[in-house]
Amino acid sequence: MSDLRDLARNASAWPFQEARGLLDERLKGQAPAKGFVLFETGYGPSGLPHIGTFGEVARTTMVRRAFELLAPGIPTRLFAFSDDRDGLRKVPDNIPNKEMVTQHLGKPLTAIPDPFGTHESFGHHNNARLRGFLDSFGFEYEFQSATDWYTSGRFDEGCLQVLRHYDPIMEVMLPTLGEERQQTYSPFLPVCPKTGKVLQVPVVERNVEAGTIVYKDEDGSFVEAPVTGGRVKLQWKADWAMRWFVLGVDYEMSGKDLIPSYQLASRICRIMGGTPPMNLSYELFLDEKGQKISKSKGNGLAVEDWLCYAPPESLALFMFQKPKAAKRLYFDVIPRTVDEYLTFLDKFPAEDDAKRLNNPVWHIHHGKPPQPETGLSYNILLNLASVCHAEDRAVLWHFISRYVPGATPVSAPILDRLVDYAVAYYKDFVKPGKRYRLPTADEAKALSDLAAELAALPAGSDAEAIQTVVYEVGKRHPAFAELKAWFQALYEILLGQDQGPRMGSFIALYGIGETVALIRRALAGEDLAV
RNA sequence: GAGCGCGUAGCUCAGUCGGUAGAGCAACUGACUUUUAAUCAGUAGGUCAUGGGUUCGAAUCCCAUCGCGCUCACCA
Repeated sequence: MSDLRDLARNASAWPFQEARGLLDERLKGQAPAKGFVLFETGYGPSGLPHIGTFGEVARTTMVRRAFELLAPGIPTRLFAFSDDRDGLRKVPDNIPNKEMVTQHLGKPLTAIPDPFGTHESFGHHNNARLRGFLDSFGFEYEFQSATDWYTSGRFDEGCLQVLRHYDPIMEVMLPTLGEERQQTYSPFLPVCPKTGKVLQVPVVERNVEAGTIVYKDEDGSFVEAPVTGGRVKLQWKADWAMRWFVLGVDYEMSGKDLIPSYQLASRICRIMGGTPPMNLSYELFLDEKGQKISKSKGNGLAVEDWLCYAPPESLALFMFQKPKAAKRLYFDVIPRTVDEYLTFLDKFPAEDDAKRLNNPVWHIHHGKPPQPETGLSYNILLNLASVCHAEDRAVLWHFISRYVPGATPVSAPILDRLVDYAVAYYKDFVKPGKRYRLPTADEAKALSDLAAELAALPAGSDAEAIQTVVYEVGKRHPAFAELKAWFQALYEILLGQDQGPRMGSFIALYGIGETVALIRRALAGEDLAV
């Protein structure tokens, strides 16, 4: 086992590089005084969970697992921290009861009634969504609420520390702000006792002994408030720094848009006497055209889109690959990523331990990937679903068992799941593109002939025998100068596409009786698309 | 302006601590006395953006240049 640990010291996969940096540079090889290593991921207030949320937790977990292999004696924890004390700045478009929420603008999310009517507050609602999302992937984490930390007094010491170091913190912050904002900036945002809103107002006096500040209220009056007990929250960069200080966060990732914020928060954290966490800034995702993905634009892919057509492991692989390179995230990458996942899975058993630690599936499955199965790729499955009318998983399985003898849903559970994804893909992308046409008079004659011949075949005829029948029927109808036109007609009329599978194989698996029925429907002028 | 990333085959990209350039798709050739391709065999295509440096050896490490893109300068 210690061998594996040695290998982990040399593994080049990025989670190991990160974990080594954390252990050697930040921790100097020792468990921190608090007794465990703390990983953190943060969530903004507007935030319904999205694909970046998944990426951040998945990647942080990969570093955490790598760390655990490197330093098995040091416990680790992962906090998922929700900024639910933040004031709501604007009403999201995607919620009900917007008028009601509008009346509460500026209040902490946890002080706004839940527009969905299901939870104690809007903040609680979003928190529940976040947790449900993370739980659906089986992530191991501990949820934390900013409101909770502030109002319970657990942030008191942090807020007092900011008060004690007010001037140097202001010196760091002010040069980064525009002239106008400099006039009103303070790291403290009081929560107004009258309106309940989070105020961005100037602080005119500070009393370190008493632990209070005096601020100029929106109505012009001066109000003295303690910085403790949740009466103030901190402006976000100071908030971030204070949280690192109080919790002792050791590792936190963030998008590259937060690089300047991270640097600023780090300086504040040091002023307070803390050590900022080790940070990895990952690249943002781009859409097909290389534009930044944003929820408001609606470009790019949502997690739900991905998970409709591919398993979460493939999404985890996407997150594992090159976190520091801007990656295009659009539909076409899904099948490719699934197949890369399958390839890595296939290679894993034959690899030695050193190679295994660099294999993405080690990181996706925490060192214990499932057994590889049939070697059948997802792209093949998708093609198969497209050509064989696969609205039913059973139809697809018929084809698969011919292609991979012995494969069953029980012996190949991964493939079995992929079958469902392929069927979903077929229904959503292939089927709508199908254009069935009615047969011409000549084609109708030939089809009628074919139906009769097929019906006359002995039950259990094999694909070759059926193929011969199809071929001969086509040959004896002079309407088809080339046989190619006959097959083309079959595809267009029966399958609604200009290409298709070898008809003999298709009919054998789809069923002779079913095919005859399909032909009869076409002859009757029914719409096969229904 | 500051920061970050990218530049490898026609297209999309791999390339795991430096050791003779790879995959998928596309293209081309041939095979299966049956269209088709989830078939098989084979072919072609790259001065690894450019110029230097380190090295016995560089797509890989360092520096510079060019090109493309993103992020941040108000808020979180």
